[in-house]
Amino acid sequence: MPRRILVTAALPYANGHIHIGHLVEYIQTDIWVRFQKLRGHDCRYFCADDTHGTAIMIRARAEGRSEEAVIADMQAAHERDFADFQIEFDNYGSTHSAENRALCGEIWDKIRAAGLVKEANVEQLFDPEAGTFLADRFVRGTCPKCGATDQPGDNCSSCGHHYSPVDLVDPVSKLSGATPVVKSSLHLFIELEQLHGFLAEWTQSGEHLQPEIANYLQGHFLGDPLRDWDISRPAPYFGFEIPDSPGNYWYVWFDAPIGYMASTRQWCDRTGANFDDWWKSDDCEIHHFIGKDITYFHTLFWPGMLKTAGYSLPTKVHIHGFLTVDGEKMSKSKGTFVAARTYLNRLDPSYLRYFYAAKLSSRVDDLDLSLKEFEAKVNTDLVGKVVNLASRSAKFVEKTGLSAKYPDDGGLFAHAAAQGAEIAAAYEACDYSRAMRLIMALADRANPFVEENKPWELRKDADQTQRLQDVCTIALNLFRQLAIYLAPVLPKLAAQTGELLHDEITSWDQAAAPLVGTPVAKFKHMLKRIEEKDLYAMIDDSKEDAAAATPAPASEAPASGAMDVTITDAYADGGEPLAEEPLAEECTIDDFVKVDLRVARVVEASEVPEANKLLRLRLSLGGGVYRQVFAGIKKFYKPEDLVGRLVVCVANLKPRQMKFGLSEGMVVAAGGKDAAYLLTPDEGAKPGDRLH
RNA sequence: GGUCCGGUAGCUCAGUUGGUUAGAGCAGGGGACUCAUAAUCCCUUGGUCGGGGGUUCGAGUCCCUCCCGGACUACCA
Repeated sequence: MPRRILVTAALPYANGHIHIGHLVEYIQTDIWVRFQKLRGHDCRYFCADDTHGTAIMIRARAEGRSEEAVIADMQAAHERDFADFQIEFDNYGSTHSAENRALCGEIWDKIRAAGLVKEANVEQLFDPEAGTFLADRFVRGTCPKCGATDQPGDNCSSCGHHYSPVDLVDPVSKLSGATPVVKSSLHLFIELEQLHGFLAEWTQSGEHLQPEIANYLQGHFLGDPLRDWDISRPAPYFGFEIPDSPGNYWYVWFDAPIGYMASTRQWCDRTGANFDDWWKSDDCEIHHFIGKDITYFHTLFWPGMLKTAGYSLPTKVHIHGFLTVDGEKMSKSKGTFVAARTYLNRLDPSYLRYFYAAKLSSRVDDLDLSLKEFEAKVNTDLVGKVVNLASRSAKFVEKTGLSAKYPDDGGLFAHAAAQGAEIAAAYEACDYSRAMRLIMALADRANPFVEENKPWELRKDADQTQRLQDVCTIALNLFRQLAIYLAPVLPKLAAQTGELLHDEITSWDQAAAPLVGTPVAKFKHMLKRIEEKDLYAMIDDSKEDAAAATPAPASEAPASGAMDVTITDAYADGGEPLAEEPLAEECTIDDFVKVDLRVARVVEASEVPEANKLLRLRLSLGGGVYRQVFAGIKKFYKPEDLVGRLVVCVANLKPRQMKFGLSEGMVVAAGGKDAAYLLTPDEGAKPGDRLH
């Protein structure tokens, strides 16, 4: 009996292009949807652009056009990228739509009626020049605890202290460079704690979430009272104004998941389907695919909203990990931050679809795209094993077509048909890597068959024409089974196979019965091998993308010091670091000389075993003057590599008692959270030399 | 520090409720074939299953403990 299944992938934010990290999710979801459709279920895939929030507003201002124009362009780009990766939505909407506004209003009313909303004044930093409240990341200032300068609004990167942005000393707005003022405004909160019992039960039932996620929620949230959820933002804000609270807007995370429903509504209006059959029916399954970063929005707030508003709860929330490339986080400078479009300019989307399928399981683990493995796996599995079956046998039966009756193949076809159930179960469970293994095992049985039956010899013997046709009929049927099983992953290969054998692949069940008597088209290349040079070209392109994208509008993140946006030097270094961390406030030379920077030699270095980030260094300033310094560079440097080298240290920093001992200074390093580069003076500098 | 997930052949991983001499693919070595996108096929070298204890007639599989890697989260700076 066909199931009714509603599937969503997380809504991509309208502030950036799709990249290969996003694609893990959209491909994972697309495979699952295609699988369900192939199985004959009434499965629909809905998505939309997530368009609201401060970031879009700021971007629009910077570009001097309306938010609507910004999000329209980005949505068009997103849809092109998805289409070219063969990711097929039944509807692709936008959170900035009439349908979404209406649904938000309706759900909001229910939440109000349920008595979950409370109001409170919140003190927030306000940028008087830009005329807007500042989210944490748009403020910089001095840490109230340790005095580190140029720290973000929520916590100190130097001492890790958490604070409210209003506690920052000498705060500066990243938007205008102005000094923000503390301003109180009314905010609306949802008292999630009222739903505690329900959420505890729903998350811990074992049916809706992966076990590690259920544990995580239990451990981190459900053990304590749930905090009120601040779901409003005062004007100006790009979003929907809250009807019964003029001047206030729903926070983007309120209207974003409702976007799933709004996209469904659009599809219903277009096709005549009944919305309530999808969102208010026990006969409909609802599956959300998301990344682990947005777990709690989808496993606490969202079920809470649905429950309160009287809609169906998610059947399952499938959570996946992040993408790494060659074992590391994607990096713009290393060229591994690959935009979907950049990939498409060099490589076939089938490669990535297959590779992701081969690596994905139902777990939350991160997925590594090793470029070498990528090339090897695709070439060996898809080209060498699967496509090869067709390309080595099709041309022998171009003239005759397939045999009228399926010949004896020693049970090969029947075995592969019987495997269908297990492969299907693996797809159903999102255990694609298992499905791919099972399918490749079948391919490994099919090629030896061709080898043993030598069609290339049969063809030379006029008496063997029937045998030749039979052998190729078997080989092509075995190939077709693989194409059917792979169809959710490789829709294009399935289509090509349909054309080759004049029988379109539309159903999983086609793998159970051999195809006979059809004509065979002239064989056309189905899939090119990956060439190493294309991979490298893609990486190089990505480096160029990164370099080209950043310097352009400095207005996107205006630094307090004006930047010349025209690059006039030959090196054309990108502007990311500056954008990431804008220039600090002007200081005088008197301020500067207060900081006594000295060349120092690392004479001892050891790890602090109990600390994640710290190395203990003993620095020599020469002449028997030493400093013990704890440096947060454990992740980037090995102690033995540091001993003997010269570094720059802040020699007059007030010593600070740390858990592990007294820290008597700082070692100067460039870079941010994910990297650290120690500074080394040029040849000739001696320990103790002061930097002027 | 807490929670979770891993640690099985050079690499990527399978190993079902504990049951006979621990597997696959890739890579490596040898051979064959030539239909096929230097693809394919056959043979083959690799492992005290992270270490140590324990339960058991029997443990990669269960328990304890330690070590290592990763993710999340926190603390300290």
